[in-house]
Amino acid sequence: MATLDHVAQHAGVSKATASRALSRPSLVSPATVARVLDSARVLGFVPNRTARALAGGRTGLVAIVVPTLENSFFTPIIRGAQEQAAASGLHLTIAVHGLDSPADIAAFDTLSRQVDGFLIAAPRGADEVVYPAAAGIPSVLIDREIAGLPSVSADTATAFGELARGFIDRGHTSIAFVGGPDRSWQNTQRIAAVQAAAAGRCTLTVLGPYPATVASGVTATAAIVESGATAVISYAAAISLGLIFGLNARGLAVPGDIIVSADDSVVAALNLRGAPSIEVDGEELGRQAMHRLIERIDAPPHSGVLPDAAATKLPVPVRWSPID
Amino acid sequence: MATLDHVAQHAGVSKATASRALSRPSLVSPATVARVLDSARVLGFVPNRTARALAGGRTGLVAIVVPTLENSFFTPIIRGAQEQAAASGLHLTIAVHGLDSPADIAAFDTLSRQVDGFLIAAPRGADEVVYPAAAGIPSVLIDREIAGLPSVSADTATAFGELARGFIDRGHTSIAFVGGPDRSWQNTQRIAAVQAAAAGRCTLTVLGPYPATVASGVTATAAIVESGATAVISYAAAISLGLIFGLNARGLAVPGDIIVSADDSVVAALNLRGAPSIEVDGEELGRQAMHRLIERIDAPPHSGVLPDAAATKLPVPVRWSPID
DNA sequence: GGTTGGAATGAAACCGGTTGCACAACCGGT
DNA sequence: ACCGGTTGTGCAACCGGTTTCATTCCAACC
Repeated sequence: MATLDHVAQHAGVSKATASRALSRPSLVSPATVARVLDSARVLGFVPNRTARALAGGRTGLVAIVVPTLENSFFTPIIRGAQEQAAASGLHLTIAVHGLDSPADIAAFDTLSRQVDGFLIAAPRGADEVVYPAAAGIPSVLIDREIAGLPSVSADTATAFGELARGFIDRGHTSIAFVGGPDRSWQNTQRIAAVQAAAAGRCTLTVLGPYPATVASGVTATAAIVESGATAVISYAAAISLGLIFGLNARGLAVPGDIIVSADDSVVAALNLRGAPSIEVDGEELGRQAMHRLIERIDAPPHSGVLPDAAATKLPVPVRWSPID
Repeated sequence: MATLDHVAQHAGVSKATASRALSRPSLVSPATVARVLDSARVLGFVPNRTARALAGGRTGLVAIVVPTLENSFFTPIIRGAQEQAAASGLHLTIAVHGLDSPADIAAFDTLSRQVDGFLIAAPRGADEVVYPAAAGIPSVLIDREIAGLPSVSADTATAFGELARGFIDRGHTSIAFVGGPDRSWQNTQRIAAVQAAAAGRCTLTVLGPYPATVASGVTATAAIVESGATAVISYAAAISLGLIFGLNARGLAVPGDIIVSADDSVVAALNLRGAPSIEVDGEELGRQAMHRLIERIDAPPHSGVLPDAAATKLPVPVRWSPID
């Protein structure tokens, strides 16, 4: 296995020069750079990341914390983040936990010694827990906002408000909202948005909390029917799926007898003409978050540039016309 | 940040002794070990993994290659593998690709310099591609067998054969199999098993290939109905979901008018009494595979112990009675 | 009582890069 | 011809551990 020493020797320069030629070519004369690069190629040199990490203080590893892999909401985010990380030569490792228990925090702390930064999708962790964790190492929050920390979120709340208003405008007088985990930040935002839209104009039944599974959608069906709602807003793709199945099983046509909003993917998959859909671009979320994280990591410490605790919001389009 | 030097100084021993006390206590007197451990605790010492990796030749990182995160088949596997890796103090990174294109192989090779081993779930890659890759670094195949390489697979083929026989025994004379990706190893096995069970006893319609999505289940519905099959075997949970929805949409009750086999999770979620289900324990798959991998990694090189290219098969139970 | 062998420990090399500092060569300006 | 200032390069220290080898000490053995 070729090392930097071999390359340097082959190129007839010192190890230091070889190193610079490879990692900061501007410091070395063009001719020398060419020679070193050539030797590296000939010898099949691949820099040892571990050594580089030890010397350079960077591990080349970033982590993303997600509460679960089972929820299809997170997988595109991971894909986008990984793609963006790879573009910068970084590896992405995935830690699966909610950052909301002492054990989770311990895992986070341990991992934080071994990565350059974190992407944190922790909808359930309390602010007081997430903040200190994220503040101690370059981090970007995903789909969650905490004052003083950078974040990238999908503006689902606005989309949900729009859905509610749309339903009302179309004559519905009783709508139901199937809510997610109790302490989820996004869930709180969404409920607020839907409530604001409904206030004084229509009956709103808020159901939940339900985990984001097909099974809970099926379970929720009973409560929906009982509520008398004619339009349903659900917070997760899997739940919509379960709802639709459950309603069908009771002989109710969707969206004929009762309208269920769903993710774009579900509407497209089931070919649900007439159901409104929302579309969260998870990949873009992941990419942008990773981009922000890399900026933070690369920023010289105390550079006094921008603290960049901005909360980016990605628009979430709502589609009312059927998909063709 | 406390380093080994600090600990050694605090404990009044040399760095070498401190290192040994922490990583191989049997080489040091019990009294000294206690003193070092105490100092480490007092100083809040956390060993630097990077340095340890550089000196020890191990990165403490293992990777799992999966073709996609969207298919719910892989997520429990990842969870199990990660759990098992964590138990050995290893980190798991996830590489998402099929190991079936030049770019994928390049990614694999690059990553292989930075991890201690691979878990490979590459159903589609050709033997001639996967073999050399896996042979060059400690690896364990998941849900795929190649002669000469260790593997852990779910014995889905047997379960599928059993399903086919069960349907036939129950009087079905025309069954359909909804197949997965064309070149998938498991798919080939499953088709063979189903065909063997059906041979001469019943009409078998093999459909596909279909990607493992709800949408393709819906799409497949037309072909199912056309085939006249009264029982359907589908290879993925998402497809079953789509099938059931699609059949319902056409006014066919499941499992009343037509029986669809599905994963345990789907049957449970939709409360499908009377439909047979199979249950793949993905977590166990991941755990066992990781266990095997760690054994390989820890085995001294050329130890001449067991080459251990065994192909482990995990049983996949088939359930015919409804779930209560 | 002198020799032998094992246990406990320390000094220093080593893993493979990065980087601060010193130095030489070369630049245009006066 | 002399000088301050780049530019290009090499030496050696350094990152934080692990491991080889030598050394010391002491109990056991002939």
